[in-house]
Formats: sequence, structure tokens, C-alpha cells
Amino acid sequence: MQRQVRTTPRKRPRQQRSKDTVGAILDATARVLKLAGFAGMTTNAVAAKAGVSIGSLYQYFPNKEALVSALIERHCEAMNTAILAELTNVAKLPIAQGARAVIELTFFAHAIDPALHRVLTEQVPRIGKLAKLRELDNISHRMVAGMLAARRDELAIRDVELAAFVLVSAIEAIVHRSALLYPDKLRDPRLLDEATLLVTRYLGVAEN
Amino acid sequence: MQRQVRTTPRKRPRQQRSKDTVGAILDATARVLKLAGFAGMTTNAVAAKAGVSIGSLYQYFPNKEALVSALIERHCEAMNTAILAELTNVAKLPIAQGARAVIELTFFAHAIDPALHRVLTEQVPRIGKLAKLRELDNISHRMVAGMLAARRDELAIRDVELAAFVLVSAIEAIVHRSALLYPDKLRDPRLLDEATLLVTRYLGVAEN
DNA sequence: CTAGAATGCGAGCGAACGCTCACATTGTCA
DNA sequence: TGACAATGTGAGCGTTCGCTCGCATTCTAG
Repeated sequence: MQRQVRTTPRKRPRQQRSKDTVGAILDATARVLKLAGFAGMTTNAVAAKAGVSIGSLYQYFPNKEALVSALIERHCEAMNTAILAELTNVAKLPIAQGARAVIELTFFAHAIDPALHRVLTEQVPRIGKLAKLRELDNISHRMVAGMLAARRDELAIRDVELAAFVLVSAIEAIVHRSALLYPDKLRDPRLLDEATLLVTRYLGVAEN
Repeated sequence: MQRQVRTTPRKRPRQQRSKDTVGAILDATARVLKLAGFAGMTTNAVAAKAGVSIGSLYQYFPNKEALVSALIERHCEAMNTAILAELTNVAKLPIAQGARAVIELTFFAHAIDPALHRVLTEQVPRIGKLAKLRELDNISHRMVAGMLAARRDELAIRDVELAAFVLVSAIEAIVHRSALLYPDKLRDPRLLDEATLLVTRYLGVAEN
């Protein structure tokens, strides 16, 4: 049975001193996680790397899962911020350029910390907050479906939901595999071009 | 540091009796893994589920990793068999039908045991044999690149490698997400149609 | 200045669990 | 049928590691 544990913080940091502590702990969590994977990560190692006692760690995080959970939250926050800030402009663009812009944003978001992203998606088991990643997926789907529906008459598609599913899956995967296999290619315009091409040809709109 | 352990079997089963034992152990591994995840899976639980003593388990598998490793191997074997048997016929088909056939095979392969596939890809940490999954990816890539190269003059693509990367990523992701989110949709022809459409339009070939 | 709250400390407890080993049972072969 | 190999058994050892708890230190507010 998949054990489900509480991942809510035990105590809120009030003073600046403790906020620094929590920050250091999360940074250390990321470093240890990338180095050793989830199974190899020990709370004692995290505390040590953070330059903090194990007792202090447990002041703010009730258990190991909560630690990773908070890290996921912070990471998603960072990625979301990168995307949402720019997204309002996209809706007004012509489809081809809009598609390109969305794909580019996805690339940017994944360029934030590919190594962390990798270890979080590949190594972290079913923590409650991993639903957070699904949720992100869902938001993307709804958003794309919205964009497609708004201009349905210009597009060569029949089923908006199906098309959105196909597109989100495809783009997410291309970005993801790039991030995992060739992190430096995340800023290669040729890949961006090609991904855009996939989308525009599928939608049946002019390529530029 | 990611610990690397040997995953080669400790002893080969010679008699039928022991072959049954090994089979039962692998079946139990799959069941426990699906139920509890990798961290929650204990070797004692596997032995118990298999109706075998813990000692017998360690006769054939040197450690927990080896257990999962063997399971991965068996699962990949099954998926490969499903694909490779049909693949020789595909090369002779027109591109659109060939694409459809390949995608369909991918769907079939993932329909073998989606729950197991899920837990293996999502929960199993860096075991040596997980490279096996990458290897599969690589084979797919080379194969698709080969098919594209053979008919390059009929296709609206510039860079065969890049196109292969984009296509393999996209199809793999669509199938994968279907398997994870809606396992029953793996045999829905509408999804197959749509995935095929994505490919044919991208390649710039007639849809049928 | 001081009382009490907030934060920090780390030795070590306890439980989980991978794995061993000494021994029992079953199969094979001449 | 006897000898030896192959296979099966499970109590429990040893280690790892998540986490507690009693106490020390630092901050804050009246």
C-alpha cells in the first residue's frame, strides 16, 4: 500500500534567521537529491550539507517527504512564474507565432534547473505533491485547448480536446527529452523551429 | 554518489522446479512493485507473495536491485517481441501506412502491462538496467531515422536526425501518457488516427 | 534588563529491512 | 540404492536511517 504522509510544514519560520535556515535546507535538499537520488538521500546528509543540525531540519519539516515536497513546490513555482508572466501576450498573436512563443516558453521553463527537474520527475516516488506536476500538465492542456477552440475555424482539426492532448504530449516530451539527454540544446533554435513546424503543419496553418 | 550494484543472477536455475520458483518470484515482484512502489517493496514481501522462502529468493537474485532488473528485462523482452515480429512488413508499405503501422505497434506494446510499465518508468531509480529503457529509445530512433532516410525525397524534412528525434519523442509521449492516464484508450482508434495525422502532416505526405 | 518565545543543537533510540547461514528436503545419475 | 548436487527454509544478525527529546543559544517585546 502506498503510504501517504503529511507534508505540511511543522512550523512557520518567523524570524529572518530561520527563513535562511529553511532556504539553506531546501538548497541542500536539491544538491543531495541530484547527487544521490531519492533513496540515497538521507535527512542527516541534507542537514549536514545545509550546515544545520538535524534537529533544526525537523523543526520545519515533519519528514523526508515533506522536504522533497517543498522543493517540488518551489521548483514548480519558479517554472510557472517564468511561463505565466509572458503568457498573456501570446493569446493575441497569429497562431503560428503563438505556437512558437508557447513552445519557446516551455523550453525556457525547463532550462531553469534541468538536473533538478530530472531527478524530481525520474526519482521521486508518489509523494502527494507530485500531483502538482500532473496539475501543471492539466493547466497546460486546458490552456492549449482554449487557444485551439478560440480559432477553431482557422485550424484543420476536428476534436479540440484530442488535438490538445496530442500537442501537449508531443511538445512536453520533446522539451523533456532534450532537457534530459542534451540539456545544452534547450536553447538551440533549430529544435525550436522543428517543434514549431510539427505543430503548425499538424494544425494546417502557414508556417510563418 | 549513486551506488552501483551487481544485478547479474547468482545462480542459474537448472531443474524445472527452480525455474518455476524464479518465475513466481518475478511475478510477485511485479505485483508488489505495482502495489507498494519501489521503496515500499521489501524482499521479504516478495518472497511471501511468491510462496517461497526468503532464502530461495537470494539463491537466484543477489539483491533487491537485481530482482527489479530482471523484471525490467523480462518486460522489455515482451514489448520488443511484440514489435519486432511485425516490423519487417512495415518497411515495404507506403509512408502513411507505414507510419500508422509503427504507431499502432507502439500502442500494442504498451498495452501489455501498463501498470507495470508505469511503475518501472516512474518509480524505479537508477538501476544499471534502466539503461535498457534508454537503449530501447535509441533503437527506435535509429529505426525511424532509417525509414526517413530511405524515402527522404518524398518527405518535407531537412534534417533526418532532428525529424526522427521529434517524431520518436512525440509518439512515445502520446502513447505513454495515454497508458498512464487512460490505459483503456490504448486501443481507441481515434487516438491512433490523430497520432498518425500528426506524423503524416509533419512529414508532408498524403494522409492515406 | 529580563522573561519567555523562537530557534538551534546532536547523541542516540527504535524500527525497518536487506541479507546470511546452517540446516532440511528433493532431484539426478550411475 | 546411495552419494552428491540442486533446491528450499526461515530465524535472526547487523546496519542504516528517519526521527525524538532534552537542553543550549539567540531574539524580541514590555
